[in-house]
Order: sequence, then structure tokens, then C-alpha cells
Amino acid sequence: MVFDTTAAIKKALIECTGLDEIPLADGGEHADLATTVAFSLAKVKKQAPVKIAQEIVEALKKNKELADLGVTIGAKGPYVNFVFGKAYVSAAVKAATQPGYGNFPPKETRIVLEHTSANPNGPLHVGHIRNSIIGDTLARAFRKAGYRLEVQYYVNDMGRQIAIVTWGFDHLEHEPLPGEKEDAHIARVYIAANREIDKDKERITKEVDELMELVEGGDPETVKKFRREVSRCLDGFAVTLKNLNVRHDRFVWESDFVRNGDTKRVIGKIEKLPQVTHEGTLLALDLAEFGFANKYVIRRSDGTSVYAARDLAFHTWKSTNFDRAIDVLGADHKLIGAQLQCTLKLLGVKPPEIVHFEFVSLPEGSMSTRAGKFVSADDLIEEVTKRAFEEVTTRRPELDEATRKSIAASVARAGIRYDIVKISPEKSTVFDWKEALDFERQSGPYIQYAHARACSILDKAGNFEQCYELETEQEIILAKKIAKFPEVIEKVVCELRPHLLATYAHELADTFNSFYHYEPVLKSEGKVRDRRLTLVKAVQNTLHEALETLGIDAIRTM
RNA sequence: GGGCGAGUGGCUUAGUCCGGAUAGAGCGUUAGCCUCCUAAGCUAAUGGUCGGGGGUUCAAAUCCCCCCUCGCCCGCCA
Repeated sequence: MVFDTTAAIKKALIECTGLDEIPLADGGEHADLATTVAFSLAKVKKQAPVKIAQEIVEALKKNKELADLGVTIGAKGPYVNFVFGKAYVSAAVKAATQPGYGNFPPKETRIVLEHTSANPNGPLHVGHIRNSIIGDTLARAFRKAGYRLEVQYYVNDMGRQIAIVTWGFDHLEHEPLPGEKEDAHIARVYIAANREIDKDKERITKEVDELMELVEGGDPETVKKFRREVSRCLDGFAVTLKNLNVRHDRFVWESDFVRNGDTKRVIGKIEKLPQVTHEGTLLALDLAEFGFANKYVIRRSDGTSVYAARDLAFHTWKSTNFDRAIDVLGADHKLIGAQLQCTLKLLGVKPPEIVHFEFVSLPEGSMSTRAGKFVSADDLIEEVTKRAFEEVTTRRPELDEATRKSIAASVARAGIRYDIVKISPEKSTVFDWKEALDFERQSGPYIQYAHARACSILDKAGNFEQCYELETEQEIILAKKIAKFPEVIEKVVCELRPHLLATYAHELADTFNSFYHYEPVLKSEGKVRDRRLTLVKAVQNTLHEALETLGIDAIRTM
């Protein structure tokens, strides 16, 4: 409906002006849609923009299609404004009351989305979960937009970090503390191992190198040890991710691409590229012609593969099995991401699309697992949940403890996810406990609250006849906001920017809260009551869909 | 040094790709609103040289150039 009306207006404008492209924008408070086309015509026609705008309005008023759609056309100075008609509003509200509002028809395109993929050498921290939350929100939006999607976690199970962890378990005291989570335990051993390395760098580095060679060579005992520690760490991650409503469909192990020969095959292809450089066994690419100053190393002089080689194999595999590949990566991966894309292109393989996000740091500086300088996601979840529980207990003392705990868990997830997803990915942030624990108005719980409020009204209302003929200004404003939801989903997947959905959800909750205070619903009567209840149902359902897409529980009471 | 990203009221930020109508929010501060559908709410007030300087344009937070500040990257680590 939105698309129909917009398309009709565009078509009419093209016919009327003779231009191919019409600048169309949201009219804000003036209109639902507006064009500044009169400015661009002013030069050509050598007439004042105001006069041209009036002429366009006159011409469009004769357009039958726009008249049938009930579009009101007017000029304000040089701007030509369009206000959508009642038919548009009714259709939008009707659609919004249906389950699955905002879903697009299924598409054939198969997409693989990779996110989080943190090294399994310690718990996920507040920087990692920015990746998880951006990735998971995108995944949900893509599913809603009708794509066939597989979400993957790429497990770095043969990197130096893991070798250091394994060395630590071989040589250091490593009993878990009582109640200690697997990933936290591994971080402790990793940090301790690094401290040992600092004491006797030469000897231990040699031992770690040996472990890496053994694993690359497929030594069963070493492979088993690596896998065991990595799996334990991933078990820890699983708990964290589940607490954040983040889901992966598949965990892909890096070492598989060495063992199945894919890495060797991709290296074979690279050797045939004109950009290749050899220095003994060392194999690298010279990508200077594409603006990369440093050589891109593929194989070390000891014959082992580097991360880049395995990553090339992985992405070649993705490209043969999926139509599109999307990676969510931190800003520190910008250079290697670009090198990867460039090399894949040279190999004739479709490169992945990469969504980068900037860093989350601590007030005292960058986070480092190695140095033990990080705020773990588990600690964050625990503290925010505690805070949420206090809040629920204050507000709803009559509820039993289990219910309050459940609400607190959902509110905490909402607080954390929303706080992270609302910020555009290109903004670097500093983690702040005070802000994390503060449920300000521009928050996930605020949106959950608006939804719960709508649910409460509907619960009290009982049966009513759906009615889509809206009248008052507040009703129409709210309905038009509801109508925007499908466009937002489309924009999120098109621009790979999930924070647009966060902004929208907040605006919708805001608009509903204003409506709620101006227009009585349950106290109104007859048709007025019916149409307002219909509108509340539409808002409730739209908020529900928006929250679910944000990975936030749309709880019915709080 | 080079590359990438950011700089918007006291603080956090949307808008920048695709230039247009008084730059939107939230926090804070101040003043109101619960015999009335959930006050995690609502209504106001307060507060902005959109980092600085040039340029393009009828029109610049938005485009171009220069500069400043901050973050990230520039490994035979991952």
C-alpha cells in the first residue's frame, strides 16, 4: 500500500514534469511525501519555483489514479506536498493487525551470515557482543524480509591463541574455581600462560610453535587437545549468547578447511596468480596495484598456512554454497577484510559483503583478553539482570518471584541489546557501567513497556469489532507510523544497518504513548472504541514484530 | 608517515550515502500531570558557531578542498 501510493505519485510526477528522476522525500510535519522538483525545474523553465510548484499541483489534481487513492496534493511555497488518504491508512492498519506483519514473501536467494566468531580463548566481552547483536538483528531482519538464511560462527580452532591455551593446560595449574564458567576458566589459563611467556619468551614460544605445527600436520593427540579446549570455551559462549537471544545455525571449524584439503587447493590457485611472490617456501601476494602497501602472506616459510589462507578457503566454500555472503567484523578487520575481498576477486570467487563496526573500549583504554582487561558479557548480563529485578520488584511487588525473575531477564536482554543496536556501527563507544544499568527512556524496556501497555488494554477490552475508519489526528499519526514498518525492514536489509529498526521501534512506542494519553480507548464507546481498539491491536502487533526482529522479548506484562 | 572511521546543546546520540521547509531524540536541570486504559509514562521550559577554515549551489550538518582532535589498522598473530 505504501509502495503503491508512492509509486503512483512518482509516476504522475514523471508524466507531468517529463523528468526521469524525481526527488521524493518524507514530508515530515508538512506531508507524507514531498518533492523539491520545482527547484530543479526552475532553471530549465526559467520560472520561479513557487509558480512551478503551483502548476504541478494543478496538473496532478486532474490525475485520476491519485484521486482514486485519496491523495491530497498541495503546494507550500516551492514544495509540492502529498498527504495520503484514508484508504491508505485503513489498509495499513488492517495489514498491521495480522500476525507476521512486515514479513515479505519468501525469496530464493540463499544468504550466509557470519557473526561473532570470537577467538575461543576467553569469555565474550562487551566488544564481542556488539558483533553478535548487530549480526543477530540483521539475521532476524533478513528472515523477515523473506531470505533463506544460514547464520554461521567461524571457530578459530588452530590459531596461536588456542595453542597458548593448550600449552597452559599442559604446563600450568589449571583446576577450575568453584562455579567458574568454562570460558572464564580458559581466559584465566590463557592470561597465566601469557605471563609465563613474558618470563621465558624464547623457550615457550618454541613450544607453542611446535604445538601449531603438530595441529596443522593433523597429529591426533594435539588436534584432540585443541578441540577439547575450544569446545569447552564454545559451551561457555553458548550460554552467553542464549542469554542475549542470539542464535547461530552452524559452527564452522577453521581446521576443517585444512584437513579437507580446501586450504591446499586455494593455495594452489593463488600460486598461479600473477601477483604471487615466493621467497623459499614463503608464499605471499603483492597487492600493491590495488592499493595495499604490504604483502599479503598466505603460507609461512615453515610451510604452515596462516589465517588468511584458511579464510580464503572458507569464503570460497561459502561462495559456492550460497548466493550472498555477509560478514560482521570489527573495525580492526578492515584491512584484512579488504585484502580478502581483493584476493577472492582475483581468484574469480564472489567476495563477501562486510559490515564493520567500530570498537567498544573501556574508560581506561582498549580491552584485551590477554591482559585480562575486559568486561565480560556474562558480568554485564548479571549486573543488568540484578538491576532489572530490583526495578520489577519495586514496581510489581504483587507478582511472585519466578514471574519477576522472568520479567527481569527479558528486561535485561532488552536493555543490553537495545543500548548496543541503537548506536550506528561506525561510532566507536566507551563502555560505561552507569549507562548500562540505567533504563532511560530511549531504551529497550521503554519499548517493551509500550507493548505491555497495549496488551493490557486489549486484555481488558474483551471482544470487539475490528474497524479501520480512523478519524482523529492522533489516530492517523499513529496509523501512519505503523504503516512504515515494512519499509524499515526493507531498508535495514538493503543498507545492512540494523540501528534503523531500533530508531523506528522507539518512534513507534513514542507515538503510541502520546496517543494513549490523548485518546481514551476503553472509556470511549461504540464505533470510536472499536476503531481505537483496532488501532491498539495494530500497534501491539507491530511493536511485537519490531521487538522480535530486534531480538527483544515482547513480554505481555512488566 | 600512510589508510579507514568518528567529531552535532553539559553528557549520549539520530539525520550525512541520495543537499532543501524552524537540525530530531534521550539523559541532566526546572515546572506541571496518577479518585481516569500499566507514571519504565505524559505535557512544557531550558539548552545547538552541526570540530575549524575555504569553496560549489537559489539552498550545505549533508557535496569538494585544506587543517585540527580522537579511535582503529598498517605481523611469516588471529
